[in-house]
Amino acid sequence: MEEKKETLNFIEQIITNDLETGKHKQIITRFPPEPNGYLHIGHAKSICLNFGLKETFNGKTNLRFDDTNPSKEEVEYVNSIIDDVHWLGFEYDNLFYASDYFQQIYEWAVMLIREGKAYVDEQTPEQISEQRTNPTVPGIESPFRNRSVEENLRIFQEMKDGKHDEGSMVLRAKVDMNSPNMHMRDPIMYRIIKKHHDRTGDKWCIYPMYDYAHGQSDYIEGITHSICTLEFEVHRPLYEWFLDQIDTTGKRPRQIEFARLNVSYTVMSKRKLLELVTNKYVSGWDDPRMPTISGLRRRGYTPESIRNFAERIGVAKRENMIDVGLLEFFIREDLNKRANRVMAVLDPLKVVITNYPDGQTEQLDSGNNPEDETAGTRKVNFSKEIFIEREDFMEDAPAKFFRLKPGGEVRLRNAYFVKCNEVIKDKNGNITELHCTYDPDSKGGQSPDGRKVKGTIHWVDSKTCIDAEVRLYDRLFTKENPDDLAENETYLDYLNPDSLKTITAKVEKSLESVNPGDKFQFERKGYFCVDKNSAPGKLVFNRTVTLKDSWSKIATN
RNA sequence: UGUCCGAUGGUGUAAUGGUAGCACUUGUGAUUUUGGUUCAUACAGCCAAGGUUCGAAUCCUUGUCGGACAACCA
Repeated sequence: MEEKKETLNFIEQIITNDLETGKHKQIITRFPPEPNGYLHIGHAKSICLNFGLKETFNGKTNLRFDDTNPSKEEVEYVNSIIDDVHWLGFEYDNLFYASDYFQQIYEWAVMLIREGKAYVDEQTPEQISEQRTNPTVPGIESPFRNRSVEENLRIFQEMKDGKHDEGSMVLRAKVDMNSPNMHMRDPIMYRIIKKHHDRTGDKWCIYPMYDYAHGQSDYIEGITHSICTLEFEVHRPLYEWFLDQIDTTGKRPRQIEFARLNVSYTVMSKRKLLELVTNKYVSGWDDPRMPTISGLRRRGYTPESIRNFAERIGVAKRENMIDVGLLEFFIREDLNKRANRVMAVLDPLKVVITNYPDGQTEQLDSGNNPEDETAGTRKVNFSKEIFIEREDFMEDAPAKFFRLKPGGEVRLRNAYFVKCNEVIKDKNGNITELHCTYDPDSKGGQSPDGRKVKGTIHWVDSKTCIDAEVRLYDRLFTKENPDDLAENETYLDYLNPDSLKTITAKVEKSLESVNPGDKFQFERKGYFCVDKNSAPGKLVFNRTVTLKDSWSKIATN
């Protein structure tokens, strides 16, 4: 099960060492989302890391919701997060909530008060902030810092009993107001929040802060390696300080930080993603343009492609910006192997095959996937009138244009050679249809006389094809890094107005009974996925990604 | 001008004192009933300066550049 990789990332090296020296017999990691939004591709990196460690080292991984702030968190998010983790293909060993530990965490807080290491501060947030000053000068001690243990105990009890208002007081740890690390300047441990909590109901009206609750939760669960992103690096001394207060076993978690994922042409902060959703810039958290896991899923991404992506980008401590093209590479790689090919014309141009018998329809054999023989074949209807892609015909074509042109011959995929004889236009000069002749001997796409035809184009039979709504997605932002802004700018200034184009395409009849989530390659156009709102008679396809297109490079030169 | 962290081709990521490799991207060519796939091939990198060493991407020093930190968010 343990596949040997040639190289280990720095976290794997730490773990390998911990196992070899006997510091740990088995590792336990955790993925600790706050249920205040949907998971995105950056979380997928973290999930793949934490659960990947479990698989590599035969350890365990808990899913733990960091539900310490009922004013921001919702059950909908809990459910979506569980779904996303499963969809990615991971199984957690335990499902926990930080709220499971509220009683224990509270008792430890009381213990700290008794030891003179915590106190109730009745100042305003502004006063507390001012006294912390800034990192270059020492802080100022709160006037409440040295009140008696008895008084602290009494008032903290009153806070717990709901006798004080939100914002009127907090419990602070007595650490070091002179520390150059701002997080050590008597951090807040508890604040009053009089909100219903989804799991503990109205039992509590004081809630622990992240810095206090997180490490203690890790400790309770026996987490060996607590992996988080770089911005928590400055918190580590405080994480250790809180652990110092309760650690009697000597076995404590070690916090390790890595660089979060950034992907070009998108944003990754939950705050911004929430804003996109609530202000309706997108249709929801699972809008296929969103970098959320549910958005990528609806877009047509597979769990394997995302896991391969996460594996390839690696884990390190330096800031990074991954080209969205790398993500696209992995979904193309995956879908190339598994998506069946079908024909769909996105921008139809009518073609009449003048020498084909009126009223005749024949069924031609078409391979489903040249990369996978077991995918088999299907029958595709062909008749006198078909549609081809408008861009596959050019009246004044350059020499390198291999597709259809006046007097030129082209192969219809899986069908016949056709030659264009006549271009029909309306009074405005727009091409409305083409008249072609076909070579009956070229059935299947090869001529017995051995003559070569360079171009092959896709088509659909006009009589039996069906209309389908097709949503062409593009990147959500026009700027590589929408967070890199000049003054007076907002990331919303760089929303791509063309990130979604909805068209009606003509698709082959075999697609009439597809199901949501089914994935296809529309030959020569890209990979498409059946949307969750698709229904028989009203098909909806989402474009996952285009095929690589070396012609467009030639054409634009 | 506080503390902490980081710096390897265009983008990511390896090397753990001993030949700077891999993937993506890009260029060229071959194959091809998808201008797809596949195959071959090429371009391109150690932030800078000192020091230690037979030997430095790696260790040390200094500098430069980038990032994080001053919510009763996580």
